[in-house]
Amino acid sequence: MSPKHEILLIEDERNICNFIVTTLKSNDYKVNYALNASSGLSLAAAGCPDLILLDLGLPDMDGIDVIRNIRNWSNVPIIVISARTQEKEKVEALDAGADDYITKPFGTSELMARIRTALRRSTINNNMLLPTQNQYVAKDLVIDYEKHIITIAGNIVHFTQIEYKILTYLAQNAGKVITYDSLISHVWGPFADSNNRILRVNMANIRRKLESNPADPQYIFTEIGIGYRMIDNENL
Amino acid sequence: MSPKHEILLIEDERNICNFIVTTLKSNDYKVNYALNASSGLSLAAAGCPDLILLDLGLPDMDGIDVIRNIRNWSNVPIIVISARTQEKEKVEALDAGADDYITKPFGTSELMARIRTALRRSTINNNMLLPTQNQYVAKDLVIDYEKHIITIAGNIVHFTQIEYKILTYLAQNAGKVITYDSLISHVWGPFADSNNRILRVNMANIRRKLESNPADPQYIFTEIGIGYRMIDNENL
DNA sequence: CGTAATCTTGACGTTTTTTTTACGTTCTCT
DNA sequence: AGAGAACGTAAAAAAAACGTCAAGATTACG
Repeated sequence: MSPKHEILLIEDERNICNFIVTTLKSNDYKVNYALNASSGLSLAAAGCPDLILLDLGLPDMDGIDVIRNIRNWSNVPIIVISARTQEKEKVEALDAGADDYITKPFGTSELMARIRTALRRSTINNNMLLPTQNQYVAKDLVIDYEKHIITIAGNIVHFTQIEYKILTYLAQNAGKVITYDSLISHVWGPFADSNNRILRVNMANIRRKLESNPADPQYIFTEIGIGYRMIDNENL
Repeated sequence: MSPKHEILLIEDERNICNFIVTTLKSNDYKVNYALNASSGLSLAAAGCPDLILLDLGLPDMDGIDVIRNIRNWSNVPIIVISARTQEKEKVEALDAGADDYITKPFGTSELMARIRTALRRSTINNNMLLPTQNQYVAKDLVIDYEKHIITIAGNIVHFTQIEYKILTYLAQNAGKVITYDSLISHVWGPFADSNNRILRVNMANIRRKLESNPADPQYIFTEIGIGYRMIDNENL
């Protein structure tokens, strides 16, 4: 179950470079490295790595420009390596599109943790963004976003406009608690009264159509004082 | 793979000072020391150490003021060294921004463990500020800050608003002692009654849901007279 | 123009949470 | 060992949050 992700390291200091390459290899990553920015960019374009570790203090090019260059054609996660004296550059790097940063000197465990996190985030995004989910399925409920149709156990059930908005917003964030406020501002706009009475009435109506026993919901759960949570989509 | 972190010790008793310096050096730390508060502050500013060990009973300045002074310009972890008779000062020190405390007399292994923990936390925090950690994981417990969901051994467990606030605050400061006062003012606001009766009731309820044996907690420990401490996040 | 559907508001009973109260247990220090 | 403080726990009281019903207001549409 080893990841075998491919990592590209762009680092000009020989010692640090060797250290990181060794660490990564012993953690079962495939590693490539470049000792300056220009060859790093070539390798990035050629190899399509799963993650890039980039030192900001390269001799031949400004690190920020390297990030911008990469971001022109790829969303590969970039973790920036910076010295303690480069506080300002760190912020610029993140603004330019870096995903995370790590400050020299750093420990191996910290480095590995950051890499794991970045990779996890990116694989999730890759799988979520491209084949956009156009259906929500859970138990007897199917929401077809394209056709704008909701069926329960095969039967088409009609929901009003507002009910549909609430339902789809919860469905598209299935498994997540959605606060009353965010739900209200999503449905009624940002200037709506943040009192949730209307929401309560609508939720009662939704549940009357959706749940066989509204008092013991199977699809939408109340997190008292916070908001609502819909059960996870079974399609994922 | 030795860290080579730099530690500053501020301690007026010669014997203890020598003992600690020797211990730290033999554990591969770079050590600096001061025998009074004012020279300690100068060294702290000049040397930018990775961690400060501060005795509370200094002759020339109140230890609390030393902490406040440092916290004005640095987040360097501070571990306070206190005598058993300085219970009140310990709490004040933690509220003033100290990260942990150790009571004289102490053993080397205890000291080293606390230093390791504090250093690890600080390097992580330094780098994590922007891309915030979105999960806490320890043993069977997972707190998903984004989804606002807590699972124990895979099962979703419901916590009330207040319980959730307490739990997440402790989790986000995992490994660190959180005083009753700071916990209360974080949950109930700065003007809340600083009596911790309500906190005790809530903690009992949290533990009933969280711990298999609430009388022998695995996740949240009581530091009698001071506050609570949650076990370290395993994700970092 | 009128009817039906939808949306909003107010009222009220129920459930859940929060706080208070009370008391037993553990810990600390003399 | 024992007194006093700190802590944990249970149960009751108070407060808040939620779900539901019904009536009024608005909109959609024939």
